[in-house]
Amino acid sequence: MDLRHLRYFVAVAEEENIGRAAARLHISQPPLTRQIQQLEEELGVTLFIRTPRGMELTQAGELFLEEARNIRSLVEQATERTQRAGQGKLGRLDVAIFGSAILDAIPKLLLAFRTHHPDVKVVLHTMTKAEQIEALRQRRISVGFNRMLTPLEDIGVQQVAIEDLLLAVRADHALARQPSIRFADLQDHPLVVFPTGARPSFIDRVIGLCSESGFQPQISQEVGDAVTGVALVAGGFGVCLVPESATTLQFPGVVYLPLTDTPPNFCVDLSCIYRKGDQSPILAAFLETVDDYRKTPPSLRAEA
Amino acid sequence: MDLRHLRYFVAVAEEENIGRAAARLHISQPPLTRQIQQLEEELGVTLFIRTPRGMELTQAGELFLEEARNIRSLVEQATERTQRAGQGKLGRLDVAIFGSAILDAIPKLLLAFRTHHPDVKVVLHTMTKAEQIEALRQRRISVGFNRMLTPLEDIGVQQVAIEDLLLAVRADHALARQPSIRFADLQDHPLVVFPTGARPSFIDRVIGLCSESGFQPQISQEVGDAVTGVALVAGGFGVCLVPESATTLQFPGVVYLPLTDTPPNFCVDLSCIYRKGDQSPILAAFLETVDDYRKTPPSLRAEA
DNA sequence: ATTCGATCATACCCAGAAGGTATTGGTGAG
DNA sequence: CTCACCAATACCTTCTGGGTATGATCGAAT
Repeated sequence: MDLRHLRYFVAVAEEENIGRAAARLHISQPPLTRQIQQLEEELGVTLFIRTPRGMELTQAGELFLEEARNIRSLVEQATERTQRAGQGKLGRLDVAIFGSAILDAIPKLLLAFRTHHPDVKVVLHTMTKAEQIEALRQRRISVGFNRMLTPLEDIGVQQVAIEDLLLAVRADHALARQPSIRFADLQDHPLVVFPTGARPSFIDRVIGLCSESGFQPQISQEVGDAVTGVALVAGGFGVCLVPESATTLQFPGVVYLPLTDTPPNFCVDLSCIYRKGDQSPILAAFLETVDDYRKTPPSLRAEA
Repeated sequence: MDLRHLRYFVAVAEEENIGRAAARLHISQPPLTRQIQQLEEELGVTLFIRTPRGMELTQAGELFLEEARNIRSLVEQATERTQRAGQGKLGRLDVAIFGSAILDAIPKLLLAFRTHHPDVKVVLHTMTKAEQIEALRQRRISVGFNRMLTPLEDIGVQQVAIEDLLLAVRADHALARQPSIRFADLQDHPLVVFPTGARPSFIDRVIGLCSESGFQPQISQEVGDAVTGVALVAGGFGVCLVPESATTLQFPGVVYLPLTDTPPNFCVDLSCIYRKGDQSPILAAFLETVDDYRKTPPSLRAEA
């Protein structure tokens, strides 16, 4: 048996007439007769009573008609769903994120992706950079977000955004009263730094820049992420360099100030990584969304 | 697309290797490759990632695998169910009965049929003889039970049973005290007769036999069916001729007595009618059950 | 009663597609 | 660097689905 047999059978059952059914199917009558005979023979069941006025379903035929319609609609559904899956519009995307990336870009990105791909289930996993690469290779995730990523043999990188570094200070702090803050001012005040793990990180590069400028920053505390860092700033532990996106953290008494004479590379990138050669259309669609996001001026980015 | 494509696809997906799948399908590898390519092309979706180690499902492929298995099992189910329907083991049988036939034969017959065809839903309709024939022609029923049926052009008859006529009398009635009852005794006692409608009926023949014997029975009351007739006997309205099967009606004070010298044809038949040329396997199975029943000695018939 | 029209079935032919054999191309392991 | 393995390609054969022409049967209308 064959889907063709079902199509033909349904047509004959509906028309109750082989000739009309054949016309509807755009074939001639004799082959249709033969196909119906074949179907009956294969099933070993008489599906139609032949009358001089046409074809009439037997009880078994009526049952089979229901089943055939059922099967045909299921086949149609299956092709549609599979095609949507093939276009990246249906399925699942496992995404790894790290602590502070969830502050700004990720929610907006996911929102943008969701609006165009509502039937893709996005599953978030919190992982460090090393864990992300491991998980990518094991296919547990399809894409990961992190900073300071370099392409590998099997891992591709796509930039999401570049953020300036701002200085989080208490509003009553000495630096907050200055008209402008210079890079060199960092050497005079205790610094809260993060992250502790997951080196190399942006903070290592900042410390390197300090060394090049001839001073060692005073590190008052090392913490795990931006949220904790800003919390310590609020508690008077000193000042803290944070990416722009951390400004969504509104701690009472904490303000975010730009530095006026920052050296080159005094900024952090946010990128995502994926398996090179991953053909998944969902990944492709996601990376396209990322690319659109990157090219959109921050002012136009949708609010999450 | 074709059920063959689904079968092949599932095999390749399960083996993750075209060669092994081809072996399992008893075809050679190249045609299988081509069929998979065709399927992918028709869907417009990449279902497999070709690796040097074999074939690996894409996400869309995994979805399609589920759907394909689903469809295949549905097809299998459909053929099985249709085949059972074609053997008269699944479906529906509309049966017409009349008042007193339900007393004995019908329940036993239906029980016997049910045990061999548990998935055939039997629907009972109460109809007169004329209504049954009408309903048969309109295909609202497939079989009808009645008495004194004669074959018609388009209606076949199958005998179910022949029953003797007994005389229902009160135990304190004069006739009940006689050692034996003769046919001629009927002329001396008021008779309750049934049915009123649906002539010709067995009672007309009985009255005819009386005439031939040279007397007119005294009809005290005409009622619709045997149940009412026996009830009136219990109420002292006279005696009533009933088919054997009415003895299942145990009215207080009523006994059923045989007549010792009944003329030929002093009995009633129970038959069923059906459309000549009805090919329904369910009907065929039912008529076979009826035939078995007819050939079974009454003592061996299952109790309903 | 007979003819005509409609319907399904049969006979026969052709083309296209499914399957087979032989071979190539590419990749990873020894 | 070679071999083993896998999928893909090329080409041929066979089978079957579809087309045309025709037959068989039944009902309706003349």
